[in-house]
Amino acid sequence: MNIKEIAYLAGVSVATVSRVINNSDSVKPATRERVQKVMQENNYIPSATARDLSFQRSEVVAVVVPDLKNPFFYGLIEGITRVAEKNHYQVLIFNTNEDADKEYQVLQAIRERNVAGILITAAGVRDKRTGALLAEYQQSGTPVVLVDRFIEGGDGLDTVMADNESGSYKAICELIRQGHERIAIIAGEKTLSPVYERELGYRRALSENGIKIREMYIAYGNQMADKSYSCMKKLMSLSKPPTAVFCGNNLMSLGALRYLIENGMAAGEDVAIIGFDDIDVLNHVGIPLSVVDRSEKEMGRKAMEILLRHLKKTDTTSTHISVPTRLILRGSEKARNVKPK
Amino acid sequence: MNIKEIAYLAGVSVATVSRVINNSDSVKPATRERVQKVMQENNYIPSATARDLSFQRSEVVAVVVPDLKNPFFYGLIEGITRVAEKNHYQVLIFNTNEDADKEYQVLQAIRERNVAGILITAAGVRDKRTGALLAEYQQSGTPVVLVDRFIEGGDGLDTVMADNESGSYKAICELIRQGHERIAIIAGEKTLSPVYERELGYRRALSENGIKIREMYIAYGNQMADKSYSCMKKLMSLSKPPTAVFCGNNLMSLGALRYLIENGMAAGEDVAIIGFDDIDVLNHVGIPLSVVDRSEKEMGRKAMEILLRHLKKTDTTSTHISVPTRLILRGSEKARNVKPK
DNA sequence: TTGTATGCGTTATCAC
DNA sequence: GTGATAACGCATACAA
Repeated sequence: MNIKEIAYLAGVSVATVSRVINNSDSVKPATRERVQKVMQENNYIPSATARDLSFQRSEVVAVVVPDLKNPFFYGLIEGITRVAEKNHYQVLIFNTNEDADKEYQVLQAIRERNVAGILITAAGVRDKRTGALLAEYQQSGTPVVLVDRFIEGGDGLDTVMADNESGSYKAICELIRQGHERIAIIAGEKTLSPVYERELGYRRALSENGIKIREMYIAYGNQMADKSYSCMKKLMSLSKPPTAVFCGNNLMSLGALRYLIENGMAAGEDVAIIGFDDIDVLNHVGIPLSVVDRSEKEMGRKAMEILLRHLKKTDTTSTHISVPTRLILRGSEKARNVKPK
Repeated sequence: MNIKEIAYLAGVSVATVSRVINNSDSVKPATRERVQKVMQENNYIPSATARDLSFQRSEVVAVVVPDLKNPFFYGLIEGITRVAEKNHYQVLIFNTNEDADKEYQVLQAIRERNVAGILITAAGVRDKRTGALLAEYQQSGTPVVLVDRFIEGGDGLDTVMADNESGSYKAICELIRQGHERIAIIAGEKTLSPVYERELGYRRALSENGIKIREMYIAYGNQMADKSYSCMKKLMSLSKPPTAVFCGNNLMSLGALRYLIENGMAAGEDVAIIGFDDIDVLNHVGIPLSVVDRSEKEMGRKAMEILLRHLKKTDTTSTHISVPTRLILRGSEKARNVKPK
């Protein structure tokens, strides 16, 4: 059942049917109703494929994330999806597993399909190809929004980021207030902007409070729990181990917690821990992890809204949104042997 | 840049270019290379939209799930995605939030786009419209695979389910072995097949072991943590509260655990708990929850594989796969005041 | 082995 | 207001 048959049955031309479908232009109410009735009766579904081909643009947005296992990205996707479906957009999801090569392939594959826009938390933040490709998309009229991570060569692109530096800063200041001086950070992959910014906040907080920054207290992992576990191990094996550890993201907090537990220690007792991004499950089971929280759903919503703004009117100005963070204290910022000032 | 321009530049016809793209038929190696070179040089990307329109089928599969927040479903999606991308399929994801109406709308919307197939964990398992629509898809050549849940009117459809009854049975038998007799179950929404099957396993285990089934020990929730929390509260407020509780899914386990913790009780100490579906986070933080585990990734992989089989050769026979479960004991199946037989 | 011509289901530009 | 008809970019039956 296609537009032609409907036209025939309704005794009008395809052009008129098309007008009815897109309730555009002026169609005499009588004919409009007649056409609609025929469409109803025949359970007619217009072909999005044909529409896309003719229109040269689809109502599908591509979402590219580096790690579907990380709940942060699920929250993000939920925010995106919520706004997308309200505006009749569908969401094509791609997982790159933090692999820049795979990401490049994905971005190539997306090209074939005529997506309306791209929302991406990039893996290959320093991959020239990725940056070039995204810029190309943007220039050819397919808007790109960078979410959570900046990318080299992505200067003209819109961004939705968290206020990482300040979030991290707040966390470290709290640790200092709790009396900690030997404060470590388990950061992630250095090249990622959130990682870098969180480290900046860490450094600023220490500096402003007159605490010497010791490089041995800065450990670099890779956004995953396992590597964070190793980092924690290394930190706690120092001759003067830290009394407080700030973890770069949710999964990394878990890795650190795991090390503590396996070694008979407790967060908030033996060592202070503050994480970045909340871990919902822990709240159900009474593990009081203090965290820097940000609203990933909000980030997703904002990102999709920016995209829509570009799609509706060709708004060429690029917008940069920073989503605030807030420190949630639940007790793990303390340690038994450290007294608040 | 389209196929026509490439044809012109390579000095051949569009048909030849098309043949090269789909490396089909016989094309003289020389011309093939020439065409490929031109495509390379011009950075040509074929239009999937046009291909889909001509071919009357796309390489996109729709995945419909009821709750993206539930880690089970993202495990499932990961399994699906993994197989999909290996076969050059892309994945369109829809979240229905357990809302049958929304699900129906989603399924309607999918119709417009020419998806190759549908993988669905249905929300409206008793909604005639849903069943009818899915059957219609199947008949019109768009294969449908039911994952995790049966659906009314979906008899001819392929299925990938877990062995719920047996998983549940094993869990309850273990509780009985641990000496429990007052064993409760927090089930979910009654109409869902996994819920029903898990209850069946529960009943069978009790019966076979000569333990009387008491309806007051059977609580019905709704797959979510909050409702499970209420169920737990009700159960523990009975004059003879259960000494062991079997929870219907991962989120429901969390709700139950939360009740215990808020009331100063511990799983495996004051009350025995066994959950259905593992909760990875708990393993990081040393909370030993015993669970019936199943591989959601495996379920996703199988589901996508079945779909592919249908797409490759029009294999009309419907297949039904049952993924095994296994009981993982970590200690929470015990209770201080209950001694193993 | 290669080319021509038609169809896929819409939208859009003209006319009328 | 409405109707032909040419795109849109590709696949393919049929010719050559």
